Amino acid sequence: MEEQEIKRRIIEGMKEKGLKLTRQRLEIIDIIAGEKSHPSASAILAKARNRAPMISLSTVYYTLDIMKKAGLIKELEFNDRDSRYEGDVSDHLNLVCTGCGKIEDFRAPRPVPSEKVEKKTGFRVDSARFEYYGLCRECRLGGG
Amino acid sequence: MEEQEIKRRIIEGMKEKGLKLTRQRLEIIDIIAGEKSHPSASAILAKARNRAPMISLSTVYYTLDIMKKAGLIKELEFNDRDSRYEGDVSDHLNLVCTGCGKIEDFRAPRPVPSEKVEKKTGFRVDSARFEYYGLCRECRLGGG
DNA sequence: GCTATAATTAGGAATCATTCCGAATAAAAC
DNA sequence: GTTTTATTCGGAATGATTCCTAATTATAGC
Ligand SMILES: [Mn+2]
Ligand SMILES: [Mn+2]
Ligand SMILES: [Zn+2]
Ligand SMILES: [Zn+2]
Repeated sequence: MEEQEIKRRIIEGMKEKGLKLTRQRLEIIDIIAGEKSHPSASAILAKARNRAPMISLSTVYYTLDIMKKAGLIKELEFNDRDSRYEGDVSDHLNLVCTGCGKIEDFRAPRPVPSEKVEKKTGFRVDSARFEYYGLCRECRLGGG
Repeated sequence: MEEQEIKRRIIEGMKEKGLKLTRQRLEIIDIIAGEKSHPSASAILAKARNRAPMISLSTVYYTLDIMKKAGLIKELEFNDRDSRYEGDVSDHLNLVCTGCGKIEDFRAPRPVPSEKVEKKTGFRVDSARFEYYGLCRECRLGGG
């Protein structure tokens, strides 16, 4: 998924749900769509404050929350760090480096079709999360 | 993975790492191995207090932490609830019900072999997490 | 463009799972 | 049994996230 596509999709989704497109929200959408780094709420706040002079952490959290509930972005939570957010809601593998915290994307299909799961268990799938944990190239070579 | 096998594996692992097997730890291991519910720290505390009269939440967290670091159990974190723990460290899909919080297991392989990921990206995988979110049979029929 | 109104924002307080601390205890080795 | 050192406990501290309320502003309708 590419930057402009993500941005358009989120904005369209907001309009469809009747959510207002404020200065702050457009800023956040821009950052989420442009960043490949899977930024945290406070990273988004910091980036946003470089451009728009003022925006609060509450607003960042509130905005991420409604976008998440609308299915327009994904949140990834971790035990030892704060949550990270991404605009690519398609199924893919996130490679999470336990050394430096970097998150890379890796294209991959679901391990089992949702239909098969539902048929066997009655569980109806509506979203998925796939992660591999380990060390990225830099951390491995650098000596993390 | 079956209860007795999980229990033995954790106890052996503790011994190998030179970790003491205390009354409290054996209790926690018993609960983790016996429960299919993927219990939280406080659920484990509650269960443990039904049997051993005394054990503290600090101890439960401390014990879960060392077992996790030793690779003997897995922790699953969520945004809206506390972490859940499981003794089955083999790769499998966790079906997380967003209605009632129940977590079921579903046997499935990794979507991509670790070697392929490493070859393409330099990222060395050492553990994985796969989840499908949705509604379990009961929540779907009941009206969640 | 102007107005009305309901959603959004800011920022400070509150929450709550988890971690930290220091003294008391107990498992394991000898 | 004694010694050593990890473990336990309960309470305090932490910190990401949520909650609260008054002020602001995007949008719709005129
Ligand atoms: Mn990603
Ligand atoms: Mn499981
Ligand atoms: Zn790294
Ligand atoms: Zn359910």
